[in-house]
Amino acid sequence: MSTLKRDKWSRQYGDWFRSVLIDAGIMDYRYPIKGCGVWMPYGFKVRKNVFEILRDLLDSTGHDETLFPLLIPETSLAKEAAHVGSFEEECFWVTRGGLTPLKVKYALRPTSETVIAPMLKLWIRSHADLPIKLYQIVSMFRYETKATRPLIRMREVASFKEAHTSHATPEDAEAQVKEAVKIYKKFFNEVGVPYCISRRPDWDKFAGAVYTLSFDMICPDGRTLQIGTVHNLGQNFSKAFDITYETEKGTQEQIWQTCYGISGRAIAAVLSIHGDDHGVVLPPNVAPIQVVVIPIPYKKKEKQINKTCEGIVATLKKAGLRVELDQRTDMRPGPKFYYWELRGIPIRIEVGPKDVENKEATVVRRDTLEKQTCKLNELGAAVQNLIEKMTQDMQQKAWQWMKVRTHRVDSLEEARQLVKKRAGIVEVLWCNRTECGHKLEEAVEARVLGVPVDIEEKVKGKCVVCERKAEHVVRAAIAY
RNA sequence: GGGGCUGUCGGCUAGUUUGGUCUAGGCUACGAGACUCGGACUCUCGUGACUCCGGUUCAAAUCCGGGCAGCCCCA
Repeated sequence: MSTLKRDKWSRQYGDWFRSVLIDAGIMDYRYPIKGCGVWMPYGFKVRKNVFEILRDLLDSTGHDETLFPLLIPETSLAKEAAHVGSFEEECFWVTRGGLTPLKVKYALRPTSETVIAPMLKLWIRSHADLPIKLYQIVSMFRYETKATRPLIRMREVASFKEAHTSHATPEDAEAQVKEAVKIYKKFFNEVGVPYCISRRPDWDKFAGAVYTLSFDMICPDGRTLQIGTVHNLGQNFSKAFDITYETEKGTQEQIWQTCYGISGRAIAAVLSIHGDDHGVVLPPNVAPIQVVVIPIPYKKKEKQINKTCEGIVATLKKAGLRVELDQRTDMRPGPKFYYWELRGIPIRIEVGPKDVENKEATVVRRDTLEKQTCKLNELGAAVQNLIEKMTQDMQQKAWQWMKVRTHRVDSLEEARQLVKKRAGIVEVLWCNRTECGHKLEEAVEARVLGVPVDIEEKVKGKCVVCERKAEHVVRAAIAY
């Protein structure tokens, strides 16, 4: 039996990720423009399944899916000062129509607050129109100057789910932030991705937000990856765009807004966190194929073997599973095993002459590569059980991974050593002053992720930088 | 933002230092066939590449400049 190895996976994560993406047919990053990649058929199916989970969660919580334009006139983008300040340098600009220079140039959306705002101004009249909870799944564009990398830092972020909500009161907006966090937690739980949630420091919040909450996970190489963000926008955009509504008392007030987004990075997270040296391991709920049946042909017994395989496929399909029968004759069983393992198919069923004789099948789970035999008449139930067990085990294993790489320490030196070893996230006590935040980043040679919002604890002690009374725990790590 | 490295069949690479029998070799993949089939079988035949533009030279995969693309390190 093969042993489960995570050697390359952890030690050469970058190489592992790049090659797995293309070898497993997920994304081809060789498109001749920097930072652009192609979702290949198999990858697209994974993407579809992942986003379908998110879509269901949003649809069932009163969000409506929409589609807004890709182009933003510079005049819109420029309305919110902090926003334009942050984004104008990293926009792609459309400056010509044909050969005619445009009087007002257009940005390809780097995010859609300023696309949606002018429409909200038209749509919102009274308190009865609120709340409005919209979302869309689109591409967004950023002229990244740093090193781009597939799925993780793209110039065309070819999968971006962004939600935008409008509310009558700050309390409602605040409640919406909580709902968004709850939705995202559910989402990441469903795909087995562990996370921590932090309130980003002010110097690193979304341009135009009052504050930003962020989901981060730890990659196989110990760096963190931001996989989701939730922003409370307050009235920053409604003031800039003058989006008002009539209150019950008849006065005009500006609306309160939130926005929150999850991108293709979430898929990078799913692929990365469960993987091993054989390739990716997909949680059963997002796997395009959940069970692959592989006949082990043997001379003169092909007929029986194939018949058994077909029976198994029929049974499992009836049970609602996504099943594939791999009857290719130009490939031997061994290579087929590697082929499907690379692609992360959760369960493989082998049927050989011995199995047929014993009215059994050999069942192998992808996450541990453990083999077991199972009576044919019990196969349906066994596979269902195994899928449930795998889902749980994968989630648990991933969370365990995250947990042992989150370190609470008392000194800058310890933190620095851990970060240097790429040991994951460090947590230290902090006085909450920006000055100390920057000093922390410098001393530890890491980025401040922010203050935990997913754990409650009373902080007792001193800031690791200035030794004043600490107000918060703060997280830091090397981030992608 | 700064620095370094790299670009040869679909993938991995030999060849580049010292320009010339390179008509660019191998492995893998792919296509046709045979034989097999419980973890990458074996054999036969075939397809397939010097990143682009310019320069130096009798002669460029090889040297020089630039573009594009990729990777790594530092901020």
